[in-house]
Amino acid sequence: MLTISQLAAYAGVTVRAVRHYHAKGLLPEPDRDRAGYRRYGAPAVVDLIRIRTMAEAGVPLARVQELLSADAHAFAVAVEEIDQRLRAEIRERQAHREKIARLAAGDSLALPPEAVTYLERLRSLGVPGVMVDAERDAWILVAAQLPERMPFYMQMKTQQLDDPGVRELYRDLAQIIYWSAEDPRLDEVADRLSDEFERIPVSAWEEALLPDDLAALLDEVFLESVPGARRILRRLEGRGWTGWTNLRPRSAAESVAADADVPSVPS
Amino acid sequence: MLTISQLAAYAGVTVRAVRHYHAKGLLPEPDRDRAGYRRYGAPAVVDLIRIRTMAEAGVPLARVQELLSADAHAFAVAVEEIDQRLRAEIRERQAHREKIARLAAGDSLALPPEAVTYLERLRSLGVPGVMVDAERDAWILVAAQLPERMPFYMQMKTQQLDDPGVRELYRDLAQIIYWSAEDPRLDEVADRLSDEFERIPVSAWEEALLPDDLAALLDEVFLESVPGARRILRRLEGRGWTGWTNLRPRSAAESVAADADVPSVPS
DNA sequence: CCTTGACCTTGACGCTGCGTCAGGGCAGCA
DNA sequence: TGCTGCCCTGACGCAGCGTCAAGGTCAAGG
Repeated sequence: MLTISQLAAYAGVTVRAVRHYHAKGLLPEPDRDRAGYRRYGAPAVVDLIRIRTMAEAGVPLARVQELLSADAHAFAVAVEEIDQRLRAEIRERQAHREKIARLAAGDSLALPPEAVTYLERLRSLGVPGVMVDAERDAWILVAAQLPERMPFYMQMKTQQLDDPGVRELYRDLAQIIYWSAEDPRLDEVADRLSDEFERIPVSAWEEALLPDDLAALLDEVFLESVPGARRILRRLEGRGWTGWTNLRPRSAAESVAADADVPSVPS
Repeated sequence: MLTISQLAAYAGVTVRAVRHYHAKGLLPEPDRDRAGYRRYGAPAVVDLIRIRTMAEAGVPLARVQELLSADAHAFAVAVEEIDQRLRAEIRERQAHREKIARLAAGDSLALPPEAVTYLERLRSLGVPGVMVDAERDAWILVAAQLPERMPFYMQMKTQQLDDPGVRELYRDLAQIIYWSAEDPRLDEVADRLSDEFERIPVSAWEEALLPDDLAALLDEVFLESVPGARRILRRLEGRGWTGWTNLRPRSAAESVAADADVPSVPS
Protein backbone atom coordinates (compact mmCIF):
# COMPACT_ATOMS: atom_id res chain seq x y z
CA MET A 1 0.00 0.00 0.00
CA LEU A 2 1.21 3.44 -0.89
CA THR A 3 1.26 6.70 1.01
CA ILE A 4 0.13 9.86 -0.71
CA SER A 5 3.67 11.00 -1.44
CA GLN A 6 4.56 7.64 -2.98
CA LEU A 7 1.43 7.75 -5.09
CA ALA A 8 2.26 11.27 -6.20
CA ALA A 9 5.82 10.27 -7.03
CA TYR A 10 4.68 7.36 -9.18
CA ALA A 11 2.41 9.58 -11.20
CA GLY A 12 4.84 12.47 -11.29
CA VAL A 13 2.55 14.97 -9.58
CA THR A 14 2.68 16.85 -6.30
CA VAL A 15 0.99 15.70 -3.12
CA ARG A 16 -1.03 18.89 -3.19
CA ALA A 17 -2.33 18.05 -6.64
CA VAL A 18 -3.49 14.62 -5.46
CA ARG A 19 -5.42 16.16 -2.61
CA HIS A 20 -6.83 18.69 -5.02
CA TYR A 21 -8.12 15.90 -7.24
CA HIS A 22 -9.70 14.29 -4.20
CA ALA A 23 -11.40 17.54 -3.32
CA LYS A 24 -12.63 17.91 -6.90
CA GLY A 25 -13.91 14.36 -6.86
CA LEU A 26 -11.68 13.28 -9.75
CA LEU A 27 -9.91 10.66 -7.69
CA PRO A 28 -11.85 8.67 -5.08
CA GLU A 29 -10.72 9.04 -1.47
CA PRO A 30 -9.02 5.81 -0.44
CA ASP A 31 -9.32 4.09 2.93
CA ARG A 32 -7.26 5.48 5.79
CA ASP A 33 -4.87 3.57 8.02
CA ARG A 34 -5.27 3.80 11.79
CA ALA A 35 -3.22 7.01 11.85
CA GLY A 36 -5.69 8.58 9.46
CA TYR A 37 -3.24 8.49 6.55
CA ARG A 38 -4.56 7.80 3.06
CA ARG A 39 -3.44 4.42 1.76
CA TYR A 40 -3.53 3.71 -1.94
CA GLY A 41 -3.48 0.58 -4.02
CA ALA A 42 -1.97 0.26 -7.47
CA PRO A 43 -5.18 1.12 -9.34
CA ALA A 44 -5.06 4.58 -7.83
CA VAL A 45 -1.74 5.15 -9.58
CA VAL A 46 -3.30 4.27 -12.91
CA ASP A 47 -6.29 6.51 -12.23
CA LEU A 48 -4.01 9.35 -11.26
CA ILE A 49 -1.84 8.96 -14.35
CA ARG A 50 -5.00 9.07 -16.48
CA ILE A 51 -6.10 12.30 -14.81
CA ARG A 52 -2.65 13.81 -15.26
CA THR A 53 -2.54 12.82 -18.89
CA MET A 54 -5.79 14.58 -19.63
CA ALA A 55 -4.86 17.61 -17.56
CA GLU A 56 -1.56 17.91 -19.37
CA ALA A 57 -3.41 17.78 -22.64
CA GLY A 58 -5.06 21.01 -21.58
CA VAL A 59 -8.35 19.50 -20.51
CA PRO A 60 -9.89 21.54 -17.67
CA LEU A 61 -10.24 19.43 -14.53
CA ALA A 62 -14.00 19.85 -14.53
CA ARG A 63 -14.13 18.17 -17.92
CA VAL A 64 -11.61 15.49 -17.00
CA GLN A 65 -14.26 14.26 -14.64
CA GLU A 66 -16.84 13.81 -17.38
CA LEU A 67 -14.35 12.51 -19.89
CA LEU A 68 -13.12 9.75 -17.61
CA SER A 69 -16.59 8.26 -17.77
CA ALA A 70 -17.75 9.32 -21.23
CA ASP A 71 -18.68 7.17 -24.18
CA ALA A 72 -16.79 7.46 -27.43
CA HIS A 73 -19.15 9.97 -28.97
CA ALA A 74 -19.35 12.37 -26.05
CA PHE A 75 -15.61 12.05 -25.78
CA ALA A 76 -15.05 13.03 -29.39
CA VAL A 77 -17.38 16.00 -29.04
CA ALA A 78 -15.63 17.18 -25.91
CA VAL A 79 -12.21 16.78 -27.47
CA GLU A 80 -13.27 18.82 -30.48
CA GLU A 81 -14.52 21.56 -28.19
CA ILE A 82 -11.29 21.62 -26.23
CA ASP A 83 -9.27 21.74 -29.42
CA GLN A 84 -11.32 24.70 -30.53
CA ARG A 85 -10.58 26.49 -27.30
CA LEU A 86 -6.88 25.79 -27.67
CA ARG A 87 -6.90 27.12 -31.22
CA ALA A 88 -8.67 30.25 -30.06
CA GLU A 89 -6.14 30.74 -27.30
CA ILE A 90 -3.28 30.34 -29.74
CA ARG A 91 -4.80 32.89 -32.12
CA GLU A 92 -5.31 35.23 -29.21
CA ARG A 93 -1.68 35.01 -28.18
CA GLN A 94 -0.51 35.47 -31.73
CA ALA A 95 -2.55 38.65 -31.90
CA HIS A 96 -0.99 39.72 -28.62
CA ARG A 97 2.45 39.11 -30.05
CA GLU A 98 1.72 41.34 -33.00
CA LYS A 99 0.40 44.01 -30.72
CA ILE A 100 3.38 44.09 -28.44
CA ALA A 101 5.68 43.95 -31.45
CA ARG A 102 4.05 47.16 -32.59
CA LEU A 103 4.43 48.54 -29.08
CA ALA A 104 8.12 47.74 -29.19
CA ALA A 105 8.40 49.41 -32.57
CA GLY A 106 7.26 52.59 -30.84
CA ASP A 107 3.77 52.67 -32.24
CA SER A 108 1.02 54.00 -30.10
CA LEU A 109 -1.37 51.09 -30.19
CA ALA A 110 -4.17 53.34 -29.20
CA LEU A 111 -3.91 54.99 -32.62
CA PRO A 112 -4.17 53.66 -36.16
CA PRO A 113 -1.03 53.98 -38.32
CA GLU A 114 -2.39 56.90 -40.35
CA ALA A 115 -2.82 58.90 -37.16
CA VAL A 116 0.74 58.11 -36.15
CA THR A 117 1.91 59.33 -39.55
CA TYR A 118 -0.09 62.51 -39.18
CA LEU A 119 1.35 63.22 -35.72
CA GLU A 120 4.86 62.62 -36.98
CA ARG A 121 4.24 65.10 -39.75
CA LEU A 122 3.08 67.63 -37.18
CA ARG A 123 6.22 67.07 -35.21
CA SER A 124 8.40 67.44 -38.28
CA LEU A 125 6.72 70.79 -39.00
CA GLY A 126 8.19 72.09 -35.78
CA VAL A 127 5.09 71.83 -33.61
CA PRO A 128 6.28 71.53 -29.98
CA GLY A 129 6.17 68.13 -28.30
CA VAL A 130 3.60 69.08 -25.66
CA MET A 131 1.26 70.28 -28.37
CA VAL A 132 1.64 67.13 -30.40
CA ASP A 133 1.02 65.13 -27.23
CA ALA A 134 -2.20 67.04 -26.60
CA GLU A 135 -3.27 66.49 -30.17
CA ARG A 136 -2.38 62.81 -29.85
CA ASP A 137 -4.48 62.44 -26.71
CA ALA A 138 -7.41 64.01 -28.48
CA TRP A 139 -7.11 61.63 -31.39
CA ILE A 140 -6.82 58.68 -29.04
CA LEU A 141 -10.25 59.58 -27.75
CA VAL A 142 -11.67 59.83 -31.24
CA ALA A 143 -10.04 56.58 -32.35
CA ALA A 144 -11.52 54.80 -29.35
CA GLN A 145 -15.01 56.03 -30.21
CA LEU A 146 -15.05 56.12 -33.97
CA PRO A 147 -12.21 53.94 -35.26
CA GLU A 148 -13.91 53.51 -38.62
CA ARG A 149 -13.84 57.24 -39.28
CA MET A 150 -10.17 57.70 -38.47
CA PRO A 151 -8.93 57.26 -42.07
CA PHE A 152 -11.38 59.95 -43.16
CA TYR A 153 -10.30 62.40 -40.46
CA MET A 154 -6.63 61.77 -41.04
CA GLN A 155 -6.93 62.24 -44.76
CA MET A 156 -8.74 65.51 -44.11
CA LYS A 157 -6.15 66.77 -41.66
CA THR A 158 -3.28 65.70 -43.84
CA GLN A 159 -4.79 67.55 -46.80
CA GLN A 160 -5.09 70.69 -44.71
CA LEU A 161 -1.36 70.48 -43.98
CA ASP A 162 -0.67 70.53 -47.72
CA ASP A 163 -1.67 74.21 -47.68
CA PRO A 164 1.40 76.30 -46.72
CA GLY A 165 -0.82 78.92 -45.09
CA VAL A 166 -2.40 76.34 -42.80
CA ARG A 167 1.03 74.91 -41.99
CA GLU A 168 2.30 78.30 -40.90
CA LEU A 169 -0.82 78.96 -38.88
CA TYR A 170 -0.39 75.60 -37.21
CA ARG A 171 3.19 76.34 -36.24
CA ASP A 172 2.19 79.69 -34.81
CA LEU A 173 -0.89 78.30 -33.09
CA ALA A 174 1.29 75.72 -31.43
CA GLN A 175 3.19 78.45 -29.61
CA ILE A 176 0.16 79.57 -27.64
CA ILE A 177 0.62 76.66 -25.31
CA TYR A 178 3.50 78.62 -23.78
CA TRP A 179 1.50 81.81 -23.40
CA SER A 180 -0.38 82.93 -20.32
CA ALA A 181 -4.18 82.86 -20.22
CA GLU A 182 -4.52 86.56 -20.97
CA ASP A 183 -1.72 87.13 -23.45
CA PRO A 184 -3.05 89.75 -25.94
CA ARG A 185 -1.40 87.92 -28.84
CA LEU A 186 -4.09 85.25 -28.38
CA ASP A 187 -6.68 87.54 -29.98
CA GLU A 188 -4.51 87.97 -33.05
CA VAL A 189 -4.15 84.20 -33.41
CA ALA A 190 -7.89 83.75 -33.00
CA ASP A 191 -8.52 86.24 -35.78
CA ARG A 192 -6.17 84.42 -38.14
CA LEU A 193 -7.98 81.20 -37.27
CA SER A 194 -11.31 82.79 -38.02
CA ASP A 195 -10.04 83.99 -41.41
CA GLU A 196 -8.88 80.50 -42.20
CA PHE A 197 -12.18 78.93 -41.11
CA GLU A 198 -14.08 81.19 -43.46
CA ARG A 199 -12.35 79.61 -46.42
CA ILE A 200 -13.91 76.26 -45.56
CA PRO A 201 -17.29 75.53 -47.19
CA VAL A 202 -20.22 74.91 -44.85
CA SER A 203 -20.73 71.40 -46.23
CA ALA A 204 -17.28 70.42 -44.95
CA TRP A 205 -18.29 71.24 -41.36
CA GLU A 206 -21.32 69.05 -41.54
CA GLU A 207 -19.38 66.10 -42.80
CA ALA A 208 -16.87 66.22 -39.98
CA LEU A 209 -19.12 66.67 -36.95
CA LEU A 210 -18.49 64.50 -33.87
CA PRO A 211 -21.11 63.33 -31.37
CA ASP A 212 -21.75 66.16 -28.93
CA ASP A 213 -20.55 64.33 -25.83
CA LEU A 214 -17.27 63.39 -27.45
CA ALA A 215 -16.86 66.94 -28.71
CA ALA A 216 -17.42 68.24 -25.18
CA LEU A 217 -14.75 65.90 -23.90
CA LEU A 218 -12.28 67.09 -26.51
CA ASP A 219 -13.10 70.71 -25.78
CA GLU A 220 -12.27 69.94 -22.18
CA VAL A 221 -8.90 68.50 -23.16
CA PHE A 222 -8.17 71.72 -25.05
CA LEU A 223 -9.33 73.97 -22.23
CA GLU A 224 -7.35 72.09 -19.64
CA SER A 225 -4.09 71.70 -21.48
CA VAL A 226 -3.85 75.16 -23.08
CA PRO A 227 -3.93 78.19 -20.74
CA GLY A 228 -5.08 80.60 -23.41
CA ALA A 229 -7.83 78.35 -24.68
CA ARG A 230 -10.71 80.16 -23.06
CA ARG A 231 -9.62 83.53 -24.47
CA ILE A 232 -9.31 82.08 -27.95
CA LEU A 233 -12.82 80.65 -27.73
CA ARG A 234 -14.25 83.95 -26.52
CA ARG A 235 -12.66 85.80 -29.40
CA LEU A 236 -13.85 83.25 -31.93
CA GLU A 237 -17.35 83.60 -30.58
CA GLY A 238 -17.14 87.31 -31.15
CA ARG A 239 -16.34 86.51 -34.77
CA GLY A 240 -19.45 84.40 -35.14
CA TRP A 241 -18.10 80.92 -34.41
CA THR A 242 -19.35 78.49 -31.85
CA GLY A 243 -17.64 75.48 -30.26
CA TRP A 244 -14.15 74.30 -30.93
CA THR A 245 -14.07 70.62 -31.60
CA ASN A 246 -17.41 70.84 -33.33
CA LEU A 247 -16.64 74.27 -34.67
CA ARG A 248 -19.47 75.83 -36.71
CA PRO A 249 -20.64 79.20 -37.93
CA ARG A 250 -23.33 80.17 -35.44
CA SER A 251 -26.01 80.11 -38.12
CA ALA A 252 -25.12 76.55 -39.15
CA ALA A 253 -25.00 75.52 -35.50
CA GLU A 254 -28.55 76.70 -34.99
CA SER A 255 -29.82 74.86 -38.02
CA VAL A 256 -28.46 71.50 -36.84
CA ALA A 257 -28.93 72.13 -33.13
CA ALA A 258 -31.26 69.18 -32.66
CA ASP A 259 -29.03 66.76 -34.51
CA ALA A 260 -26.35 65.21 -32.31
CA ASP A 261 -25.28 62.08 -34.14
CA VAL A 262 -23.19 63.52 -36.92
CA PRO A 263 -19.42 63.43 -36.34
CA SER A 264 -16.98 66.26 -36.80
CA VAL A 265 -13.26 66.84 -36.31
CA PRO A 266 -11.37 67.98 -33.20
CA SER A 267 -8.65 70.59 -32.58
CA MET B 1 -16.85 65.72 -16.08
CA LEU B 2 -17.54 62.06 -16.54
CA THR B 3 -19.04 59.42 -14.30
CA ILE B 4 -17.35 56.07 -14.03
CA SER B 5 -19.75 54.42 -16.45
CA GLN B 6 -19.19 57.13 -19.04
CA LEU B 7 -15.45 56.81 -18.63
CA ALA B 8 -15.70 53.07 -19.02
CA ALA B 9 -17.86 53.42 -22.10
CA TYR B 10 -15.39 55.79 -23.76
CA ALA B 11 -12.54 53.37 -23.24
CA GLY B 12 -14.61 50.31 -24.04
CA VAL B 13 -14.13 48.60 -20.69
CA THR B 14 -16.44 47.64 -17.86
CA VAL B 15 -17.03 49.75 -14.78
CA ARG B 16 -15.70 46.88 -12.72
CA ALA B 17 -12.46 46.93 -14.69
CA VAL B 18 -11.98 50.64 -14.01
CA ARG B 19 -12.41 50.11 -10.29
CA HIS B 20 -10.03 47.19 -10.51
CA TYR B 21 -7.40 49.42 -12.09
CA HIS B 22 -7.92 51.92 -9.29
CA ALA B 23 -7.44 49.19 -6.73
CA LYS B 24 -4.28 48.06 -8.52
CA GLY B 25 -2.99 51.58 -8.64
CA LEU B 26 -2.84 51.64 -12.44
CA LEU B 27 -5.27 54.50 -12.71
CA PRO B 28 -5.23 57.30 -10.11
CA GLU B 29 -8.38 57.77 -8.06
CA PRO B 30 -10.08 60.98 -9.23
CA ASP B 31 -11.80 63.50 -6.99
CA ARG B 32 -15.30 62.71 -5.80
CA ASP B 33 -18.38 64.87 -6.13
CA ARG B 34 -20.47 65.62 -3.07
CA ALA B 35 -22.35 62.36 -3.47
CA GLY B 36 -19.06 60.50 -3.23
CA TYR B 37 -19.14 59.59 -6.94
CA ARG B 38 -15.90 59.50 -8.88
CA ARG B 39 -15.67 62.31 -11.44
CA TYR B 40 -13.23 62.01 -14.31
CA GLY B 41 -11.72 64.47 -16.72
CA ALA B 42 -10.73 63.73 -20.29
CA PRO B 43 -7.12 62.76 -19.47
CA ALA B 44 -8.45 59.80 -17.48
CA VAL B 45 -9.98 58.45 -20.67
CA VAL B 46 -6.62 58.58 -22.39
CA ASP B 47 -4.90 56.93 -19.43
CA LEU B 48 -7.51 54.22 -19.37
CA ILE B 49 -7.23 53.55 -23.08
CA ARG B 50 -3.47 53.22 -22.65
CA ILE B 51 -3.92 50.68 -19.89
CA ARG B 52 -6.45 48.76 -21.95
CA THR B 53 -4.16 48.75 -24.94
CA MET B 54 -1.32 47.21 -22.99
CA ALA B 55 -3.59 44.73 -21.23
CA GLU B 56 -5.04 43.63 -24.54
CA ALA B 57 -1.55 43.11 -25.83
CA GLY B 58 -1.21 40.44 -23.17
CA VAL B 59 0.80 42.49 -20.72
CA PRO B 60 0.01 41.43 -17.14
CA LEU B 61 -1.50 44.31 -15.18
CA ALA B 62 1.38 44.27 -12.72
CA ARG B 63 3.75 45.04 -15.59
CA VAL B 64 1.45 47.59 -17.19
CA GLN B 65 2.13 49.67 -14.13
CA GLU B 66 5.89 49.66 -14.66
CA LEU B 67 5.65 50.00 -18.42
CA LEU B 68 3.50 53.12 -18.23
CA SER B 69 6.43 54.86 -16.59
CA ALA B 70 9.40 53.07 -18.12
CA ASP B 71 12.16 54.47 -20.28
CA ALA B 72 12.71 53.17 -23.79
CA HIS B 73 15.30 50.59 -22.80
CA ALA B 74 13.44 49.06 -19.87
CA PHE B 75 10.39 49.06 -22.08
CA ALA B 76 12.12 47.11 -24.84
CA VAL B 77 13.46 44.59 -22.33
CA ALA B 78 10.05 44.08 -20.79
CA VAL B 79 8.41 43.71 -24.18
CA GLU B 80 10.95 41.08 -25.18
CA GLU B 81 10.24 39.17 -22.00
CA ILE B 82 6.51 39.28 -22.55
CA ASP B 83 6.92 38.14 -26.11
CA GLN B 84 8.97 35.21 -24.89
CA ARG B 85 6.22 34.24 -22.49
CA LEU B 86 3.64 34.45 -25.24
CA ARG B 87 5.74 32.24 -27.51
CA ALA B 88 6.12 29.70 -24.72
CA GLU B 89 2.39 29.70 -24.12
CA ILE B 90 1.71 29.19 -27.80
CA ARG B 91 4.11 26.25 -27.94
CA GLU B 92 2.48 24.82 -24.86
CA ARG B 93 -0.95 24.95 -26.41
CA GLN B 94 0.28 23.47 -29.64
CA ALA B 95 1.66 20.55 -27.66
CA HIS B 96 -1.69 20.27 -25.93
CA ARG B 97 -3.43 20.17 -29.28
CA GLU B 98 -1.25 17.31 -30.44
CA LYS B 99 -1.93 15.46 -27.24
CA ILE B 100 -5.67 15.75 -27.40
CA ALA B 101 -5.58 14.89 -31.10
CA ARG B 102 -3.95 11.64 -30.09
CA LEU B 103 -6.59 11.23 -27.40
CA ALA B 104 -9.30 11.67 -30.00
CA ALA B 105 -7.60 9.13 -32.22
CA GLY B 106 -8.19 6.65 -29.42
CA ASP B 107 -4.62 6.44 -28.24
CA SER B 108 -4.00 5.96 -24.60
CA LEU B 109 -1.75 8.92 -23.93
CA ALA B 110 -0.44 7.22 -20.87
CA LEU B 111 1.26 4.68 -23.11
CA PRO B 112 3.79 4.98 -25.93
CA PRO B 113 2.62 3.81 -29.38
CA GLU B 114 4.60 0.58 -29.27
CA ALA B 115 2.74 -0.43 -26.11
CA VAL B 116 -0.57 0.33 -27.78
CA THR B 117 0.48 -1.88 -30.69
CA TYR B 118 1.45 -4.66 -28.33
CA LEU B 119 -1.86 -4.49 -26.47
CA GLU B 120 -3.79 -4.55 -29.72
CA ARG B 121 -1.88 -7.65 -30.74
CA LEU B 122 -2.84 -9.27 -27.44
CA ARG B 123 -6.45 -8.44 -28.08
CA SER B 124 -6.30 -9.84 -31.59
CA LEU B 125 -4.92 -13.08 -30.20
CA GLY B 126 -8.20 -13.57 -28.38
CA VAL B 127 -7.06 -12.47 -24.94
CA PRO B 128 -10.19 -11.26 -23.07
CA GLY B 129 -10.76 -7.54 -22.65
CA VAL B 130 -10.47 -7.50 -18.86
CA MET B 131 -7.10 -9.21 -19.09
CA VAL B 132 -5.80 -6.78 -21.68
CA ASP B 133 -7.04 -3.96 -19.48
CA ALA B 134 -5.14 -5.32 -16.51
CA GLU B 135 -2.03 -5.71 -18.65
CA ARG B 136 -2.50 -2.17 -19.93
CA ASP B 137 -2.77 -0.79 -16.42
CA ALA B 138 0.44 -2.55 -15.49
CA TRP B 139 2.27 -1.07 -18.46
CA ILE B 140 0.92 2.36 -17.69
CA LEU B 141 2.72 2.12 -14.37
CA VAL B 142 5.94 1.03 -16.03
CA ALA B 143 5.71 3.70 -18.70
CA ALA B 144 5.24 6.36 -16.05
CA GLN B 145 8.33 5.22 -14.18
CA LEU B 146 10.68 4.08 -16.94
CA PRO B 147 9.50 5.60 -20.21
CA GLU B 148 12.93 5.20 -21.77
CA ARG B 149 12.86 1.44 -21.31
CA MET B 150 9.44 0.91 -22.85
CA PRO B 151 10.73 0.25 -26.40
CA PHE B 152 13.00 -2.42 -24.99
CA TYR B 153 10.23 -4.12 -23.02
CA MET B 154 7.79 -3.97 -25.86
CA GLN B 155 10.25 -5.43 -28.29
CA MET B 156 10.87 -8.22 -25.84
CA LYS B 157 7.20 -8.97 -25.28
CA THR B 158 6.44 -8.77 -28.96
CA GLN B 159 9.21 -11.24 -29.71
CA GLN B 160 7.80 -13.62 -27.14
CA LEU B 161 4.48 -13.51 -28.95
CA ASP B 162 6.22 -14.69 -32.13
CA ASP B 163 6.57 -18.12 -30.51
CA PRO B 164 3.33 -20.10 -31.15
CA GLY B 165 3.77 -21.95 -27.83
CA VAL B 166 3.89 -18.71 -25.89
CA ARG B 167 0.87 -17.42 -27.77
CA GLU B 168 -1.17 -20.46 -26.86
CA LEU B 169 -0.04 -20.28 -23.26
CA TYR B 170 -1.02 -16.63 -23.17
CA ARG B 171 -4.49 -17.36 -24.47
CA ASP B 172 -4.97 -20.10 -21.91
CA LEU B 173 -3.45 -18.03 -19.11
CA ALA B 174 -5.87 -15.28 -19.91
CA GLN B 175 -8.79 -17.54 -19.04
CA ILE B 176 -7.75 -17.83 -15.39
CA ILE B 177 -9.21 -14.44 -14.74
CA TYR B 178 -12.61 -16.11 -14.88
CA TRP B 179 -11.64 -18.93 -12.51
CA SER B 180 -12.17 -18.99 -8.78
CA ALA B 181 -9.26 -18.57 -6.39
CA GLU B 182 -8.96 -22.29 -5.73
CA ASP B 183 -9.69 -23.76 -9.15
CA PRO B 184 -7.43 -26.84 -9.45
CA ARG B 185 -6.72 -26.05 -13.10
CA LEU B 186 -4.59 -23.14 -11.81
CA ASP B 187 -1.85 -25.58 -10.80
CA GLU B 188 -1.73 -27.00 -14.28
CA VAL B 189 -1.35 -23.54 -15.78
CA ALA B 190 1.36 -22.69 -13.28
CA ASP B 191 3.26 -25.80 -14.28
CA ARG B 192 3.08 -24.89 -17.95
CA LEU B 193 4.33 -21.44 -17.05
CA SER B 194 7.20 -22.89 -15.14
CA ASP B 195 8.13 -25.07 -18.10
CA GLU B 196 8.10 -22.04 -20.32
CA PHE B 197 10.21 -19.99 -17.92
CA GLU B 198 12.87 -22.65 -17.86
CA ARG B 199 13.49 -22.09 -21.55
CA ILE B 200 14.57 -18.53 -20.83
CA PRO B 201 18.30 -18.06 -20.15
CA VAL B 202 19.22 -16.54 -16.75
CA SER B 203 20.87 -13.53 -18.42
CA ALA B 204 17.50 -12.52 -19.86
CA TRP B 205 15.99 -12.23 -16.37
CA GLU B 206 18.75 -9.93 -15.22
CA GLU B 207 18.33 -7.63 -18.13
CA ALA B 208 14.64 -7.14 -17.55
CA LEU B 209 14.48 -6.54 -13.79
CA LEU B 210 12.36 -3.65 -12.49
CA PRO B 211 12.98 -1.63 -9.32
CA ASP B 212 11.66 -3.61 -6.36
CA ASP B 213 9.04 -1.10 -5.30
CA LEU B 214 7.59 -0.89 -8.78
CA ALA B 215 7.63 -4.68 -9.03
CA ALA B 216 5.77 -4.91 -5.74
CA LEU B 217 3.16 -2.52 -7.06
CA LEU B 218 2.69 -4.59 -10.20
CA ASP B 219 2.48 -7.78 -8.19
CA GLU B 220 -0.29 -6.12 -6.26
CA VAL B 221 -2.16 -5.28 -9.44
CA PHE B 222 -1.92 -8.93 -10.45
CA LEU B 223 -2.97 -10.22 -7.05
CA GLU B 224 -5.92 -7.87 -6.85
CA SER B 225 -7.28 -8.27 -10.33
CA VAL B 226 -6.88 -12.03 -10.73
CA PRO B 227 -8.60 -14.26 -8.16
CA GLY B 228 -6.32 -17.23 -8.78
CA ALA B 229 -3.14 -15.18 -8.61
CA ARG B 230 -2.11 -16.28 -5.16
CA ARG B 231 -2.49 -19.96 -5.96
CA ILE B 232 -0.41 -19.57 -9.11
CA LEU B 233 2.36 -17.87 -7.16
CA ARG B 234 2.36 -20.57 -4.49
CA ARG B 235 2.66 -23.26 -7.13
CA LEU B 236 5.44 -21.44 -8.91
CA GLU B 237 7.31 -21.12 -5.67
CA GLY B 238 7.05 -24.84 -5.23
CA ARG B 239 8.73 -25.17 -8.61
CA GLY B 240 11.64 -22.99 -7.53
CA TRP B 241 10.50 -19.57 -8.75
CA THR B 242 10.21 -16.45 -6.73
CA GLY B 243 8.25 -13.25 -7.41
CA TRP B 244 6.05 -12.58 -10.39
CA THR B 245 6.82 -9.23 -11.91
CA ASN B 246 10.47 -9.69 -11.08
CA LEU B 247 10.31 -13.41 -11.62
CA ARG B 248 13.57 -15.26 -10.97
CA PRO B 249 14.85 -18.71 -10.23
CA ARG B 250 15.33 -18.73 -6.47
CA SER B 251 19.09 -19.17 -6.81
CA ALA B 252 19.38 -16.10 -9.06
CA ALA B 253 17.17 -14.14 -6.71
CA GLU B 254 19.49 -14.82 -3.83
CA SER B 255 22.57 -13.80 -5.77
CA VAL B 256 21.10 -10.40 -6.62
CA ALA B 257 19.14 -9.98 -3.43
CA ALA B 258 20.98 -6.82 -2.41
CA ASP B 259 20.68 -5.22 -5.81
CA ALA B 260 17.42 -3.32 -6.27
CA ASP B 261 18.10 -0.90 -9.10
CA VAL B 262 18.03 -3.20 -12.07
CA PRO B 263 14.75 -3.19 -14.01
CA SER B 264 12.75 -6.21 -15.09
CA VAL B 265 9.49 -6.87 -16.90
CA PRO B 266 5.97 -7.31 -15.47
CA SER B 267 3.23 -9.90 -15.97
C1' DC C 1 12.07 7.28 27.43
C1' DC C 2 12.88 11.40 24.86
C1' DT C 3 14.19 13.71 20.78
C1' DT C 4 14.62 14.41 15.99
C1' DG C 5 13.25 14.46 11.34
C1' DA C 6 10.36 12.99 7.80
C1' DC C 7 5.66 12.45 6.60
C1' DC C 8 0.86 12.83 7.34
C1' DT C 9 -3.59 15.53 8.49
C1' DT C 10 -7.05 19.65 7.75
C1' DG C 11 -7.79 24.51 6.96
C1' DA C 12 -6.98 28.64 4.87
C1' DC C 13 -4.88 32.36 2.09
C1' DG C 14 -2.55 33.77 -2.39
C1' DC C 15 -2.28 34.52 -7.41
C1' DT C 16 -4.94 36.80 -12.18
C1' DG C 17 -8.51 39.70 -13.88
C1' DC C 18 -12.11 40.75 -13.28
C1' DG C 19 -17.83 39.02 -12.95
C1' DT C 20 -21.33 39.08 -9.94
C1' DC C 21 -24.07 39.54 -6.06
C1' DA C 22 -25.42 42.02 -1.61
C1' DG C 23 -26.83 45.96 0.79
C1' DG C 24 -27.28 50.66 0.76
C1' DG C 25 -26.91 55.90 -0.79
C1' DC C 26 -28.22 59.71 -4.10
C1' DA C 27 -30.81 62.07 -7.85
C1' DG C 28 -34.55 63.05 -10.84
C1' DC C 29 -39.27 62.21 -12.31
C1' DA C 30 -44.31 61.34 -11.76
C1' DT D 1 -43.66 59.30 -1.91
C1' DG D 2 -42.28 55.73 -4.63
C1' DC D 3 -39.89 54.18 -8.83
C1' DT D 4 -35.86 53.89 -11.67
C1' DG D 5 -31.13 54.20 -12.58
C1' DC D 6 -26.73 55.13 -11.35
C1' DC D 7 -23.19 55.20 -7.73
C1' DC D 8 -20.67 53.28 -3.54
C1' DT D 9 -17.94 49.51 -0.75
C1' DG D 10 -17.14 44.81 0.46
C1' DA D 11 -16.79 40.22 -0.49
C1' DC D 12 -17.10 35.74 -2.81
C1' DG D 13 -16.09 33.01 -7.06
C1' DC D 14 -13.38 31.10 -11.11
C1' DA D 15 -8.63 27.41 -12.14
C1' DG D 16 -5.15 24.86 -10.36
C1' DC D 17 -2.80 24.32 -7.41
C1' DG D 18 1.61 26.60 -4.11
C1' DT D 19 2.49 27.58 0.32
C1' DC D 20 2.23 28.39 5.08
C1' DA D 21 0.23 27.05 9.72
C1' DA D 22 -0.53 24.10 13.50
C1' DG D 23 -0.56 19.83 14.90
C1' DG D 24 -0.50 14.28 14.88
C1' DT D 25 2.34 9.85 13.56
C1' DC D 26 6.14 6.91 12.82
C1' DA D 27 10.74 4.99 12.84
C1' DA D 28 15.27 5.51 14.41
C1' DG D 29 18.90 6.96 17.47
C1' DG D 30 20.90 8.43 22.03
